[in-house]
Amino acid sequence: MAIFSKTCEYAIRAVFYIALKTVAGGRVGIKDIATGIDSPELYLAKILQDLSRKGLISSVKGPHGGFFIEPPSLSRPLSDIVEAVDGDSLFYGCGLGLKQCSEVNPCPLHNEFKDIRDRIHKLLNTTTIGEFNSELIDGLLSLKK
Amino acid sequence: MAIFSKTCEYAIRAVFYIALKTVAGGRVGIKDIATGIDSPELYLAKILQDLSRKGLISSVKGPHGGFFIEPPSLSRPLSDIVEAVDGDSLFYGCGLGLKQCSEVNPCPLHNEFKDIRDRIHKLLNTTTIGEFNSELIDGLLSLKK
DNA sequence: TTAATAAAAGACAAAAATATCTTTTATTAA
DNA sequence: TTAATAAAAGATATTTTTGTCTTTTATTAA
Repeated sequence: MAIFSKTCEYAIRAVFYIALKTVAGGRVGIKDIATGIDSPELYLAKILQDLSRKGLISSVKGPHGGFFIEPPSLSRPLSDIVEAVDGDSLFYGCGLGLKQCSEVNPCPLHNEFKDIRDRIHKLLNTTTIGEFNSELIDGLLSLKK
Repeated sequence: MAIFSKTCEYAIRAVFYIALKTVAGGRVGIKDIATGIDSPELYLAKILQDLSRKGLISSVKGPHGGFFIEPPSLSRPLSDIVEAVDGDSLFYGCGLGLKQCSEVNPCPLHNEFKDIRDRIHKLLNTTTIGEFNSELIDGLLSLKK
């Protein structure tokens, strides 16, 4: 098992890619994104439609259309993407899948996992969509393969 | 998304339950386990067959048969269960799903996730199958709902 | 205003995960 | 040695996730 669903992995990588490509104010097409992050084009299209509906990214149809990100959204945290796609069970769910797990009715791993979940949550809350742009431009970071 | 697959959640809870029920040297039937951890009986049977084949737990057929855990296995780490069921991608895989992600070709979250994965790995490596037995007996910990 | 472009939307398909059903095998006790 | 018990094994079913195909809608430029 991975931390995120495949859908969420594609979503995060795609948003990074769109951010990177639109710092100059441009728009980027679905083919370009799918190639840029090595994902199935039509599946990614569905994912981006969803993120677009939820306001995380923007799009325009027609010639010279495509996806882009509004400047303010560059400072939104990655947790917004994760919550939109995978929900918040990664941050709040019980590690052993118990619905009623809590401080007063803990599973054996409750405290240990609380710590880990908090760490993941904090990481995704303090990391923004736009913060890797310059490193991505410089080719120091990878979004594919 | 949860940290573990549903299968793995059932597996860990079941192993805890079997450990708990066999400290006295007894054996525990699949119905008992499924009820005790609130899981689908026949699906759990499949999971336990697998864990049994892999030597994590033991079983005997026939009257008074059932599942049990050899005393030495009580000190095995939880990571053995997780690896048997979910593989090791939780410990070593890239957070964004990139096959080639590494120190020299990192994804944007490489270092942050390395830290988190290491923490999860360490937690599961240092936590043993039998270490919650007394708390489980005392009813301080929950394995169901 | 028409043709071309590109995303949106809806339907469908394949694969993987989860769950169930049936038959077989091993063990025990009478 | 027979009947009862309980797990193993194999087949099948359902649900969820992932992926694809087709049609529609919005936008642009000529």
